[in-house]
Amino acid sequence: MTSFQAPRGTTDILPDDQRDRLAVQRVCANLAEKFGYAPILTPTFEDSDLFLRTTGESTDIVQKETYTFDDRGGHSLTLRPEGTPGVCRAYLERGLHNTPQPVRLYYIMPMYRFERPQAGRFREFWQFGVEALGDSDPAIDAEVIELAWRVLESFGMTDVTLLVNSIGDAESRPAYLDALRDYFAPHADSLSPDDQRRLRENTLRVLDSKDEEVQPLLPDAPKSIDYLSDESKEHWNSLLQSLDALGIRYEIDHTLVRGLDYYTRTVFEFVPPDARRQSTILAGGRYDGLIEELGGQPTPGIGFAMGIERVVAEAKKRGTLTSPDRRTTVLVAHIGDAAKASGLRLASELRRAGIAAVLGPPRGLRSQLRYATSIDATHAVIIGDDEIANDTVVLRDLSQGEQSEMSRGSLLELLG
RNA sequence: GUGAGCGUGGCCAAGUUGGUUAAGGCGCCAGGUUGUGGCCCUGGAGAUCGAGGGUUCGAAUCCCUUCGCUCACCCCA
Repeated sequence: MTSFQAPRGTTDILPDDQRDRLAVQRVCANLAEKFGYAPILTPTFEDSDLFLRTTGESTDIVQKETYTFDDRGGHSLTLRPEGTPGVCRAYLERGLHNTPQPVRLYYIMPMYRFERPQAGRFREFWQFGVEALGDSDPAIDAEVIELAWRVLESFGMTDVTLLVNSIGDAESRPAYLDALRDYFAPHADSLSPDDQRRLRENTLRVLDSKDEEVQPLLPDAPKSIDYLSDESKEHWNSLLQSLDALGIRYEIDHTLVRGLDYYTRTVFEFVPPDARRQSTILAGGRYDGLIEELGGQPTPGIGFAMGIERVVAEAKKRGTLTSPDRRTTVLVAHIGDAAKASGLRLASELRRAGIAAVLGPPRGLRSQLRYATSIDATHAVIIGDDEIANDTVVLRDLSQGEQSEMSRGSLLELLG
């Protein structure tokens, strides 16, 4: 056992796993591009205040899950626990708000949360996410949800459930929160300390509670959609119509509120059939006040984030990961010093001709060929004194088990 | 932050009423054709039993602490 281990909640992603992940990422990127989203990458850490102002001081994520530290200059920095704040900060800082609107962006980046590791939950994990900024039309809500759906669909996850809700806008929110507080007030004493705190500080979250004292109260609790402003109501109805038109099935969940402070109007979540609320694989919503909160002009936005690890696990379970066809790979085996030097040059030539080539390890021929098998090489080129003397090489097809001697020129021609 | 289970070579893993050199399999390296793979055969390297401390003549096997892993809660992607 070595004395160093990867930090808790982190892991090394070994080749087989990384190939699966890259396959998933490719699908995400391709679909995002197809929907007109452009790639963006933001810093791994940001000014700590960015997350306080956006994600929200009262959220669990900011309250107890951030990696926050002072750098050597005394500035408080935080490893991003989610992608949206950084993307919105970049949108403002880099002048994307002065480019044609809406701006459609997508990212694939690691996130950091100091949580107790568990199935599908890590301290460092990757998210694929999209943000559509500068458009409040419900059609773009539908577009974002459709993109999410297409991604999951392409991994065969058509049995996931889409939950949607509208939690209203800045105008309608206060009245709704009052209604919620009034509704729960008579029961406040019987609620858990956690829920009592939620009721005071983050009222919406009470709807999210799994506490058995709260559960029976939820069905009759005031519904946010009954308190929507006319504008938000119209937005909500229009979104549902669009989803219907796109043939995307959904369930309206009046208790869906999401864990981040910045959400307004549309919120949605995709959950697997078995675990339901337990293991969300993709979730998002609209955040029309976020850009303004960061000092920009009032700018609507909507997006989602998807857990790469969770999707990889699901896709693996279903066997829906597509592995690219195996490319021609050549192992250049050599016998003797002269042949080794010659092989070194040949491997280089092959690569420049676009063929993957690996020089055999400094061992006997038998061992080099065994190695060729172990790295899934499709061919072996064998060079020894005879070949050098004749200025030829032996090309062995490892799947057929046949080989023949030829000039280097015809080798390149044959493989290229 | 709470609860439960677990931690033996790279991987899987036997071994627990404490007692000589800690099984086996996979993988790895070598040899079996002084230049030939995938199967097979033979041999070899590799762990002091997560770490630290304690009990004991003696511990992988008992006790304490600690780190980590897994699962659940909380929360989230």
